[in-house]
Amino acid sequence: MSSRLKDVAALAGVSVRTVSNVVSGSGNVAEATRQRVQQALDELGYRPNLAARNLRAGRTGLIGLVVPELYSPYFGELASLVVEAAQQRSWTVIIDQTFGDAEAERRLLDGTQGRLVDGLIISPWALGPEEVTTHARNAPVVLLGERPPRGLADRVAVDNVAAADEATSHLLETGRRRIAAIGLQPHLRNGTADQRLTGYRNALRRAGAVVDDALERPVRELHRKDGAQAMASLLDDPSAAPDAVFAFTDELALGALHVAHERGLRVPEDLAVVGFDDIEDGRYAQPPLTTVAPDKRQLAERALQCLADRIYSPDNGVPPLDVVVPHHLEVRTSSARKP
Amino acid sequence: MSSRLKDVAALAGVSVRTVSNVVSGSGNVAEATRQRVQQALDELGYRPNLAARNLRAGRTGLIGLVVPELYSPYFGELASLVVEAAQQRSWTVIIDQTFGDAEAERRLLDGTQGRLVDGLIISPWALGPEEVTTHARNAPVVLLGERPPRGLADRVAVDNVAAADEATSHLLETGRRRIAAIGLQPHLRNGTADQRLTGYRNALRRAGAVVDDALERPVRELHRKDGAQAMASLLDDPSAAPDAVFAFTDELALGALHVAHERGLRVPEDLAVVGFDDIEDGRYAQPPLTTVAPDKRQLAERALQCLADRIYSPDNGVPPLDVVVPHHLEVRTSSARKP
DNA sequence: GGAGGGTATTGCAACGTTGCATGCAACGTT
DNA sequence: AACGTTGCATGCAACGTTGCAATACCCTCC
Repeated sequence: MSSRLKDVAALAGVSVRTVSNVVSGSGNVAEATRQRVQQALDELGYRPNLAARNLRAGRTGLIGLVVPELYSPYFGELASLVVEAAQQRSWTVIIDQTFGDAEAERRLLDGTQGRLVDGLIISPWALGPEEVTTHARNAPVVLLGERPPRGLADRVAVDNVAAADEATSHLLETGRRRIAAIGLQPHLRNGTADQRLTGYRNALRRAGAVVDDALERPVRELHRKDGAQAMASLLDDPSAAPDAVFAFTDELALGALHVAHERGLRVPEDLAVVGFDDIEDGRYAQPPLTTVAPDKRQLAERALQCLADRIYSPDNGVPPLDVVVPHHLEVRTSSARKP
Repeated sequence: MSSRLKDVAALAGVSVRTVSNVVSGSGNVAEATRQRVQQALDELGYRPNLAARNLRAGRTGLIGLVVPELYSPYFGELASLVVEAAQQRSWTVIIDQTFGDAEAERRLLDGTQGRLVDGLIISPWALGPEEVTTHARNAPVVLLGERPPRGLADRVAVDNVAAADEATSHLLETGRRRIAAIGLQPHLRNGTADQRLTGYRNALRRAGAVVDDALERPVRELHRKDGAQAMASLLDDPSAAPDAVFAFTDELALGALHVAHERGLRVPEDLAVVGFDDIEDGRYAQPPLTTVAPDKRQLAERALQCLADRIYSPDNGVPPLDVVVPHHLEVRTSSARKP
């Protein structure tokens, strides 16, 4: 069924080595020979066996991308960009989903299943960064969107504190004072929510606005349903009475938007909403959603850059990098100035 | 840096073969030896080299999933399910994006880059099914959502004609007569849009309703922006004047919904909208979107089942299967009965 | 006590590829 | 004419793993 270098060599009447040279384009091969071999290659439909090549080379050309879930728009978009950027480096991406399960994250980092990938990009949820770096045994690891204790692993992310601060400040500037935060995740070791909460509080304090426990709402996951639940609980709580919501992800924001509509609240007149991630749905929401837009393309690109550096010069002693990727506030109708 | 069986064997004072037996759990190993070897394995943090294992076995345990794009919600959800189902079969998934490029689809099917995967699940856009099956040289292929000429390759999909018929009939039942179709793709070889168009026309004809060229709108791609454009052109065309829209994907429907809102049309009062795919966003749209819901989990599961059969019994002469996966119409507010 | 059967362990070879060293022939230079 | 150089082609070995077959050993049974 499948032909080896050996078969091609036999057909072309040359040695295996020569065929290999033709395939790889390396070494010296006479034009006449090259053509003869090429013809044999075409005739047999030769395709290199990558397992063999990888074994020989000690590299697989595969990198792993570990995300909590692929079906959510943010990670879908991100994965798409990583795959695209990896292609340009002739890498192939293996995508794993952990569904936020600590054991799954540990297993993938451990490489318990075996050494298959040359490097790993992971967006951890359940594991704290210390644990992530302890478990990364086999291959270089880049953390995506997580802040590890300095000096443990490369990391690529936006400045969550600053971004959350901007989003909240923007709401303050539009005249809102009781700004709720949706998206706290006290049960996760992942620190992203904490950072966004910090930025949110910073902005409120600086402006002398209300910092109120009743306005800060936890969620289990980051989907629309969680945002919807949080929004409902917020509206049901008389002590909350928000005039704006900063949701820590766009999906949460869209869930919140949904409930606001259901309850007959007008957005942005009665309630302003800002999200985070700039997923495509937000652009087409009713009304279009204001959001913090990380430069996702750069996020993917820089993560791969870090990985490439570690893979191609493993022991050059460069200390772990902390790459901050730019973001901007994408202002749309959902946070229009109060009339 | 990384330890081989050889290293473990040396440390434990046994042969390489015995270590291999311990790792794989096969063969006879005395309990005492097993423990000694296990200790050495742990101490050295042994991880099997999968390239070597794959070379030996002639299989890689990898399957390819080829989709046009990963960032669109439908394919994101689908990819998520495929990855999940593959894990249960101890397969790892490699995801490739073609962005609808014929050359990219051809290259991946050809395996020009080398034989890496044991099988391929492809959702073709640019290539017609004949070409798909001609180019599948290396590994078994399953077509996802495409109808190949009978007898060329396994295929897993919903019954697009029947589903489109149901969606259209539903709109007719709610009292609409001028039902537009958004999503024709005359420039693609992929036949999905054609099938949905057929179902749409069938339903109209059977009900004696209007079949009008002006109501059938092509799109370039299947994103919100394309749906928005098509909707705008529909509303700008006085000869169209639709009272309902059947969009061939939910994303198109969401784009159309967006434009309807912009133009001050009330949905569902002035215009009913039905989509196709049942992506999560549709559930949270304003108003929630009626849609044809394919059983995506089964789509993924059955595709893997086909692949498994071909991989594990390659030459058993079973003719290509045509697996039809169930769907249902998920009725939500966007197509509520006309008041 | 020797034959027979089972258990535990091992060595050899091969999967398909490429790095390295080497061989051979033809060429140009002194 | 002898020499070094270059271009082309080849053979050997190794990457780390596992299938197969062989070996060594111990125990049991007649």
